[in-house]
Amino acid sequence: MSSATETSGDAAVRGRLSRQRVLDAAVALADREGLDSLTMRRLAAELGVEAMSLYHHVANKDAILDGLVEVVTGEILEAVGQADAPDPHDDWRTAMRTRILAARTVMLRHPWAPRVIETRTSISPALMGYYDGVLGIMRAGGFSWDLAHQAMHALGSRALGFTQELFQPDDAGAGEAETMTMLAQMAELFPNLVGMLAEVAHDDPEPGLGWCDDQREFEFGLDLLLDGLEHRRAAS
Amino acid sequence: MSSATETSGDAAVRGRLSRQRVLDAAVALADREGLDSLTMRRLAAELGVEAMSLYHHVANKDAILDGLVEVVTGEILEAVGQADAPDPHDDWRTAMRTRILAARTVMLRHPWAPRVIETRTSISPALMGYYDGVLGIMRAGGFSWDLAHQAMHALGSRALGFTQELFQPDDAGAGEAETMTMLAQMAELFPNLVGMLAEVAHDDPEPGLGWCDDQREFEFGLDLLLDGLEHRRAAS
DNA sequence: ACCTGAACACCGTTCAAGT
DNA sequence: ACCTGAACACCGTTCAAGT
Repeated sequence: MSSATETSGDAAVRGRLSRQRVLDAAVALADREGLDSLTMRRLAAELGVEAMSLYHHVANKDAILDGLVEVVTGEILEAVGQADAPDPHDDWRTAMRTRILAARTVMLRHPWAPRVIETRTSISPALMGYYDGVLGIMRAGGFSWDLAHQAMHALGSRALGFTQELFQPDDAGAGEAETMTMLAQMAELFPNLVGMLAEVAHDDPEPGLGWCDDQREFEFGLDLLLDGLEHRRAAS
Repeated sequence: MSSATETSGDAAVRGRLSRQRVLDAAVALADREGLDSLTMRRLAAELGVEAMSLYHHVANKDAILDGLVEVVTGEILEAVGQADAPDPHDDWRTAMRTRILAARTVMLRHPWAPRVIETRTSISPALMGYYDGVLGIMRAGGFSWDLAHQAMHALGSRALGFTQELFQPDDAGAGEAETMTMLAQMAELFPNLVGMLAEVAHDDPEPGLGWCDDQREFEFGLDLLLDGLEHRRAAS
């Protein structure tokens, strides 16, 4: 709805283009209008410039996506630094939990981040730094290299504070009554699903997080894994 | 490399188009040349037909992607049916493990499947059937609706037999010596990662599965979750 | 009814030209 | 050096026309 010329005015005043300005504008655009709106032409318009000008500061669109991950990782490292976690030598589990939930706050600010991260084929140095810290916590907690390695795989993207939910509710348009008759129709085909849905209704207090797991469910899965890892560590 | 006209010959002989033929060709094309090669024009050429002809049998490209999930889910249900699992009333954990590892064999045949599944916004009836079976196992095992619900979220895509690995090795081009000097350079920046990589070298016996977690790591994460769920079930 | 050719509105990107 | 306009090779999709 908002035309590109609205922002291009003051943006053009800010002077010459730079890689950083391109990336900042890309983050802002993705935050505001979603990842699909992030095209070279659209991003250029946002900066009050022609699409081809961008290529003087980034190699191509893929380099911009790499840059987005770089920005997000920077925010994660900052959030992790500010969170006060116990010394992992004393309590690796709480240290890890605190770190991951701090990273998650950044993910909630940038709903497009999981999708971008998952399409990257190589890991950025900044992200390597983050994962190095994750590993460091486990080592301080007494994990063998092998168990820590397995743990890294088991955590996967959860270590960054997100899990990609397979299917969002999608029933935003359906009314209460329609949902009920639909459930009745499905009851014989999918008795267990219908039974579960009837019992544990998703209240969805914050529809803005629809793409993402809810906090309670994220923490349940995280604690499940951390408990299991602590159990295996203690047994090793 | 292989031109479209190669296969269009015998394909055209097979007679009229149908939704099923379109989907079968789409699966074959994605298997053979990857998901990025699956375009309307390319798929049409594969069938010896013009791109616009496809629209008489499917609504649009999104409907084709929905159809791909449908085909894959059919194969999963077939694989699950053939696997001999114990009665979940006797041993829900083994029943679940058997089911999920059976689903995984289908995923390994169709490396593009995770990516397609994750981009779908609504769940297909066939997939609902699969997840209904997952829930059924937990109910038979004595799970409350709430715990089963949490377990579904915790398992996520792992219930379908895959976890999307964040970063594939990507060092296929680098030689042994180059890797070693690179590791030396990174050692002070990422001491833990380098330590781990030195200890647990990925042998990568089957590079074809590079996109995916290895079997050992998948099973480690799966067992971690199943153990944790059984623990919580017994405690509840 | 099914299939087609031309066209539209988008992409990312290259290239030669401007200052 | 930085930015631009035109163009290229792709997309998915619409539409009017063929049989």
